[in-house]
Amino acid sequence: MEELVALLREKGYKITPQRRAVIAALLESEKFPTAQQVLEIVKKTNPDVSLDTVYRNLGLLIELNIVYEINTQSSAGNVFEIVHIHHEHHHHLVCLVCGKTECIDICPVNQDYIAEVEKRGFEVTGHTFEFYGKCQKCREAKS
Amino acid sequence: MEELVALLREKGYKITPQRRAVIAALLESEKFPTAQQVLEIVKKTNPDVSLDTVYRNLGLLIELNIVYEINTQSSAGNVFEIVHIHHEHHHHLVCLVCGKTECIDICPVNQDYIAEVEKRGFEVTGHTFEFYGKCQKCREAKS
DNA sequence: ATACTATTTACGAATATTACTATCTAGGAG
DNA sequence: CTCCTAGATAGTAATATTCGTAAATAGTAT
Repeated sequence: MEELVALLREKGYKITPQRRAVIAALLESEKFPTAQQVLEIVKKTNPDVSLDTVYRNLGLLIELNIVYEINTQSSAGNVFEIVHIHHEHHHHLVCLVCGKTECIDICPVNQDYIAEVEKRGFEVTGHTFEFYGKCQKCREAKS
Repeated sequence: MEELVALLREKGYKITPQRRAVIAALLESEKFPTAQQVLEIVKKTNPDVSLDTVYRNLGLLIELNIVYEINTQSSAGNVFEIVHIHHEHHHHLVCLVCGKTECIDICPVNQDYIAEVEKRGFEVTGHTFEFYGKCQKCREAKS
């Protein structure tokens, strides 16, 4: 936590209680939370925080590659994962039936890809990669 | 066009004028359109079509891997690309400044990935992959 | 500790996207 | 051609997400 705060401060961003609370919520959440769920956790300690603030802070953290947004293709909304400094960069399997997301410890992006893209004058700052389908549990539960 | 209609019919989906119009709009659009833009094109021939219908049809086409939804991370909304049968499956570079999307003729998903994922009991039906960053034009236009 | 300024916030309003439901229609059966 | 039914549509209402703005505040300089 303090590592992240230091990083933000270093980049010139202000450390507000709301911002700390959003980060804390992401750190303490067991499942990947939606923006709404982040807000609920945040409200336990900071009852007046608005959803807007949650989204704004998530957006900032995403820009800084501190948070990864997982597009769930579900109406319940996207979920967010904080990138722990001691974790490998990775991606996810999203079940379109139950909405659960599992991690997979692989990333397809290597230097060849980056080189290919930058050869075209494009500056890469991030990427998304997700598999969609049906998880084991939902496959077994076929009617 | 008729190929796609035949495919849909084969799978048991009904061919409505609205559905044809959505497909036609995607085929005739030069840029990747947003849902709103698809609706505008559709309305030229079918003025009473609702946005809801556009989204529903796009959703169906996405499920069938006939259309690819590009998450633009922009408030203007996502854009949609119809997968021409004679095109390689590919992905995109999305400029976060101007919102333009360029195609790149590479896809990182190979049999090894699929095998790794299915080993875990997950059935893959699709995937997304996008690079985000800044396009050449926007890099040159730095202030 | 006080004043200053750029960020940040809360709130309300604007879009994007999805869901619900009564009605309608494409495609098949007779 | 007419009837029938599952799937599709239009319209409205519900969420998810973003934006605009005036007021509040973190961090810096005094």
